[in-house]
Amino acid sequence: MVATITETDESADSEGVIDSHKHREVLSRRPSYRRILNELSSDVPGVPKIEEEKSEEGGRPSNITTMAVPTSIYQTSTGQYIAIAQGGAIQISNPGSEGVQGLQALTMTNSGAPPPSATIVQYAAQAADGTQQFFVPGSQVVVQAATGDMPAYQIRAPATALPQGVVMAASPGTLHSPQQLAEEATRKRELRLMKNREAAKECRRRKKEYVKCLESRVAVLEVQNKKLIEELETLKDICSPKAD
DNA sequence: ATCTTGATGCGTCACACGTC
DNA sequence: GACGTGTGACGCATCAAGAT
Repeated sequence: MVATITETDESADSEGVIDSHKHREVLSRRPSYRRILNELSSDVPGVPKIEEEKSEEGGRPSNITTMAVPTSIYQTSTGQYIAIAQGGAIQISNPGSEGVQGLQALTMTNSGAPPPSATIVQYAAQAADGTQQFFVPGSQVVVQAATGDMPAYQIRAPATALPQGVVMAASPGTLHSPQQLAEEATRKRELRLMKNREAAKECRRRKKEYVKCLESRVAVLEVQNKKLIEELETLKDICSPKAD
């Protein structure tokens, strides 16, 4: 939920930090899974390479890419993706829905393409009435109803004050006040967290692939080893003088 | 039915490393 | 040196299987 974006992130409990620092003192870097696997693959034929970049997998839900090319993609605090396409169409996808629900497209009839210096979106928040709100260009608020099998979305005028936890950000060129700078810092942090989240997912995927690869290699080597032992035994039988 | 435990996945932080 | 990326470590949540 949105509550995860709180100061608890910044002020981590100090004892835990010290402990983890001790742990990390012995941290020694190892090559990335991609590199290890690729080296492995060049040594051993049959070991698949990890591709440099997978266009869809591990990141955004693939169904987003099947739609009109969005200008911006955002992830909400509940894991949904919001894509804002050219012309102001809002596409909302639920990554956990196993592709059944897919994208839902909302076209904002009263908003054209965002001006170049427009305030960009940000985030989603849980409003007091249990709805989810997405803030999008054009000073609009997209509100998702809280319940029901078919989620409903409405476009509303924003309330006078932003709900708690909502982050709005301006393009860097328009920053003036300390408050705007703080907002920019928050936006950057959110962006970094989002990227890191994706990177972690990708990293885990590669790790699993790497482990699978090692396991299959073990299996192959075991078979090879067995064959060699058998061969050795056969040769021993042939070469050794008959003792009877 | 409830509790325990191990496995798994996720988000985040810290840090090493590569690139510019 | 600043910055972005990849990954180990950690804490937490969830789930399934077994024990009580």
